[in-house]
Amino acid sequence: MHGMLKRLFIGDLLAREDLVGSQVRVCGWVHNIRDVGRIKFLVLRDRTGFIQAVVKAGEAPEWVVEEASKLKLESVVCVDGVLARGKAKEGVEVKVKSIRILSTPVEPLPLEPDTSTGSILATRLNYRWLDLRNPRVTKVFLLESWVAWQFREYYRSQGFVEIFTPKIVAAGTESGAEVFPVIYFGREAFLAQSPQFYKQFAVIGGLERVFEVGPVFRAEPHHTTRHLTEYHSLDIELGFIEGYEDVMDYVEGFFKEMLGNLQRDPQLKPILEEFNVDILVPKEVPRVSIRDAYKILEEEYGKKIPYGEDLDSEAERLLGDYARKHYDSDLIFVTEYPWKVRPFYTMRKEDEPEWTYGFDLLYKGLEVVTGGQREHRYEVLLDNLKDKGLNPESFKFYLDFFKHGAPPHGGAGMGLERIVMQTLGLDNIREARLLPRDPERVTP
RNA sequence: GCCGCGGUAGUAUAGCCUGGCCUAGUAUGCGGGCCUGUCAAGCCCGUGACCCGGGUUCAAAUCCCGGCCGCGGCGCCA
Repeated sequence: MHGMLKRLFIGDLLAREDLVGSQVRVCGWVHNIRDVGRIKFLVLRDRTGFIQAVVKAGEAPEWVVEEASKLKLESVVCVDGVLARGKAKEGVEVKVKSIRILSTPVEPLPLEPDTSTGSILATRLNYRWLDLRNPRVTKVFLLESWVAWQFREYYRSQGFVEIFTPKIVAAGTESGAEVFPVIYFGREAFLAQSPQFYKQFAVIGGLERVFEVGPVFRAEPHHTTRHLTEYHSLDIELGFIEGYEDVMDYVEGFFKEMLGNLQRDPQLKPILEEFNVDILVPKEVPRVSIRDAYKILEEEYGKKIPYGEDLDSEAERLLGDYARKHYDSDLIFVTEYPWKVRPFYTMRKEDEPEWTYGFDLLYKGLEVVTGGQREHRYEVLLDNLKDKGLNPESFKFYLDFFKHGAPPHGGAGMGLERIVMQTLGLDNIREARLLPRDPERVTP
């Protein structure tokens, strides 16, 4: 091998007209082999694209021809050669002068990356390292990475500070969702079902505006296409708010920024094209109180939700449809959820204590964000706990945060995988997670 | 947690309802062969499967029961 040559991503190579005629090095997986006798066409693939490499008997060295004949699908190789214009799809191809096989499959492929998405999801997940090589699947995770990056960028630009809170916690916390117990040096502890208490802690502690990107764990045995037992939560919390509208403004700000960039950025175009989606950036995200939502559902769709009850998933889908029709928006806030369906730390409406300053954001009819203003007054918090039938003793560590000066604050939690799923129109959230965990699956 | 649907070569499927013609078909992969410009390469040969256990029957991939596994809906949630 020529030690001086530097490996370039295929995508970068294809963008470089000036490299035609010069020596290049391409490394990647053997995506396809078309052996036409004395010419072998190798389609090499890396994260960024495909390129055809040509091994022609008589032109390439004898040993290269021999090595090339040992290649299998998904062998890992580096080839050196001259980048030349050719009849290949990409317009250029590599005339191979030297080849190095770095790895060869030791058994037949259980899944071919090219066609993996035609297999059932369970099989794909069992062999996720092969499935992930399917460019369509790769694109899901390129987008997921990008969304998380956008989240960080946006909130940093708004004066938020990134925090890192414990995932091993003492109390089962907040909303009554089931938690996973862990044995912590002989004591019982739990995997965090949300960073809720600790992001409030950080605001009260004086960081004022914080965000976190981290895993959360739910021991709920859901069998649906939109639940995982482990997922990534994008959390924000901010102090000195006038009302929960401030929180919604920041959530709305992020979605508009993110969707706007997604629509504009030419680098992301291949992802949108692959999944055939158009991005709709709303001028304004509608905000309807849940009591108005009851009316809308009944009057426009004949769907009856008992007054004061939570929305079911059908209701959420219908509201998504409503937002699209009447507001030209894929997003819609539902506000003022009933106190009975919200966790104890939610602030109740001053004038109507059976309703709260809590909201959800629906994205294409699926709940992707939950947020609201939190109760920051110690005594009220105590009353609210009792009202929920909870024992203040078990929340002492949390209540103590509020004893020494806590500003009015609020925040929100967003499901990263759900955002990606809804953006690309995936039909199962497991597709939006590299290695999903559900009630039946803990491997690979 | 409750309720439905399903399990055939490595992968994806046909066959199952209406049991026998199934020595289980097809595509792709895999192994071998031919081919000097392929690009879903092509052609020839080969390889390989009825989830497990029990039952009904002259006869079970096919019907029945149990188990295991998978998928989905609901509740709930991000």
